[in-house]
Amino acid sequence: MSAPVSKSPATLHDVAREAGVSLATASRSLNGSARKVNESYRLRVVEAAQRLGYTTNLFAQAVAKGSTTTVALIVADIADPYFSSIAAGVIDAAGNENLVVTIAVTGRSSERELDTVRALRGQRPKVMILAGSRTTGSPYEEHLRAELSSFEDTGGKVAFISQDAAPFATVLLDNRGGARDLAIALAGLGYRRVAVITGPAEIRTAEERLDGFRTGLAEHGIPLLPEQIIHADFTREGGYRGTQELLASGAPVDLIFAVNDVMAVGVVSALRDAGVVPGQDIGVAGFDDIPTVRDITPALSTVRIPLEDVGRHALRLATGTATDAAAVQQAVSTETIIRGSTPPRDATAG
Amino acid sequence: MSAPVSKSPATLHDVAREAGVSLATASRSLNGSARKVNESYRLRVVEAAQRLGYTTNLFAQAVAKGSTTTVALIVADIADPYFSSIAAGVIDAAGNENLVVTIAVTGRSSERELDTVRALRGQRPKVMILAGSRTTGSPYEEHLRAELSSFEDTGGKVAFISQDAAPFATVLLDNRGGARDLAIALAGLGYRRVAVITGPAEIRTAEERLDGFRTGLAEHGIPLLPEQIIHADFTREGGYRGTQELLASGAPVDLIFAVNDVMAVGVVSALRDAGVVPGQDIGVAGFDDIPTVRDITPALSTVRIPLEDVGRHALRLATGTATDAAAVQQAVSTETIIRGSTPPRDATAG
DNA sequence: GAGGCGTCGGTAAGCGCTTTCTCTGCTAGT
DNA sequence: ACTAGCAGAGAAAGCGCTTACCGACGCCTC
Repeated sequence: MSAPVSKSPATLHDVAREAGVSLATASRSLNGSARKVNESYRLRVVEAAQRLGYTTNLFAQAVAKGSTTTVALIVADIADPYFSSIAAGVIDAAGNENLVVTIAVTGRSSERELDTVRALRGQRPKVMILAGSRTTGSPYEEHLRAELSSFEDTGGKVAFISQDAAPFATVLLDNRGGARDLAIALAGLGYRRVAVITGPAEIRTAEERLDGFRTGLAEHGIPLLPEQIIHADFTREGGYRGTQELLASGAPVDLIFAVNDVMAVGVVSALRDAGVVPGQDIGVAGFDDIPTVRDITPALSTVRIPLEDVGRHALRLATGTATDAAAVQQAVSTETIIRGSTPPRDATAG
Repeated sequence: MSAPVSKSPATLHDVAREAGVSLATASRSLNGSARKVNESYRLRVVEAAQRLGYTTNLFAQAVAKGSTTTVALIVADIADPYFSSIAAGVIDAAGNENLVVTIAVTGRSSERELDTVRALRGQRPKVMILAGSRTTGSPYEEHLRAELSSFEDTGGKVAFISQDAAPFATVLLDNRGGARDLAIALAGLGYRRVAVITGPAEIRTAEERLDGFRTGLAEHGIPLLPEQIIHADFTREGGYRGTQELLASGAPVDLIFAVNDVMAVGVVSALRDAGVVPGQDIGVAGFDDIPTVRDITPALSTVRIPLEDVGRHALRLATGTATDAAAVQQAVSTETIIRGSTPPRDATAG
């Protein structure tokens, strides 16, 4: 109860002195060790620690042990529900293994991603989890891999989320398959004149989803022409503006697929602002199943990714606590969710 | 370019040897120091470091310096947009000061909050930011304060977000004033039969908002009777169930105020599921202005809190980089936002 | 009953850094 | 020309912790 009003935290040394034992004994009693300590000693130490309000200095411990309990998570934008859900999963799983999670944000810039990785290496984390989509053709991508390889060479573990990033462990999202299934389901509902609002061409997640969607449509003989594809930012604003662009083009459309939910939310908003009733006039579908989309009107059809699980998987994969310990990849399956934004369409349309 | 394939990261020692200088010189050249180093030496060191892929071991540095560059942020649920927006602000501001943010989650349990604080002390963070609402009457609250006081006694800084938590620095949210203004605005729109769905009674944020709302109504002579107040979880589900309960009671209502947006989203959903048209039949308002609420239908009236700014303020307050350096409190102002969920009501109602 | 062995405290040598202090080699002042 | 003074490199003592290693002690075995 009495606050020890020293000017710096109690050290193990203080505890040892207070308990009248050696430093080694104190260390062994407080911070798990293979060696046994006489119960009466242990008790004395624990009580002394209690009394002094001692908490192990994790940094010093890390230095001495040469290994840390830190997990570094790198996301594009923590306020984006996609990433915050993943983060929740990572943090949850980390808690189970007594790991501390530090989060860094890249703002979707490959350059900052690289800088971030470099900076985070200074923390000597046990694991680094990269949650953002991979990009193609970025000059930084190669440096990033080099940096990460060197990180693994020096004892770290890396896990990616989304695209296969061999030789690194990856939680694979079935972007292609999910989008394909969605396309098939939507075609089955009668949609024929389809437009896609996708992200920047170098974002692989966007490309894969677009590609899968195209494949699914093709199975129903529905073409997807270049002019029906609009590239925009991977954000709500991107979806909004892409939709404006689409509407302005005057192309006849009965369905807009946005490659992620955040964009789809922008689509719905843009449609409504343009006096088009989403769902009724034009169907809208997204991808990810972020929590928001069941609450907007109409509720969005989408492809469900169990985001929190993805985060958990990523951590387990990296720490080797995955069910299949040797696995270096783990695919999570997706599920098509049809909601009000894509009601059945009269098949005679188009 | 050539990856150093040692089994553990290069140390400063390695760099010094490679550059042919002493450890001290290497340290001084790489990690800022008051002392000057001959430019030619500095260059040699920097190049050697480059060649070896050296990055400072931040932990070791922290141990040696006796101070860290870590900020610990404690939130109830990182997947909740309220907290993830705040987190984004904290991370942003931290980046500017070269601080690393680690995030821990309490799941709204006071007990876990206390445990978390204890555990995080092991990281000897420079700053701890507690973002969750304070509670009243929790036996843990007192222990928490003791723990935090002792943390400050040993050189740490603490910042709270929401309620005044003297003697700790606090970013004050004007819950009462914001709710009052909202009530006045809504009364002005003609709402008269009001129900409130609030959180558990011990959550101070919920109580303050309820109280402020009541005050605002009173100014228009509108009463708020106990049976018009429903307590529920501070989550979307809580809002949903609270609304069901309200509807089941058969009380005549033209407006539901949920004390936060997440709950309000649940309210809207519950209304719709019950065949009531939100906005048209019953107005709905929330509090926080999380990004989601402008995208749901109808867009929610709410009280805007600049959440990212709140995060930034909290960090600056704690690090002493706030505009007013000596400040220990910073109030952020709120703004009433009226959207489609509360259209003007015929004043003859009720 | 002596040697072997297993326990378990304590001593001290690190871990990778920073920082004080020492010491050398200058420049500059008289 | 000689010393005071200063700059700046390097040696070494930490920071708070872990963990070989050492040695005292008690127990078992033959």
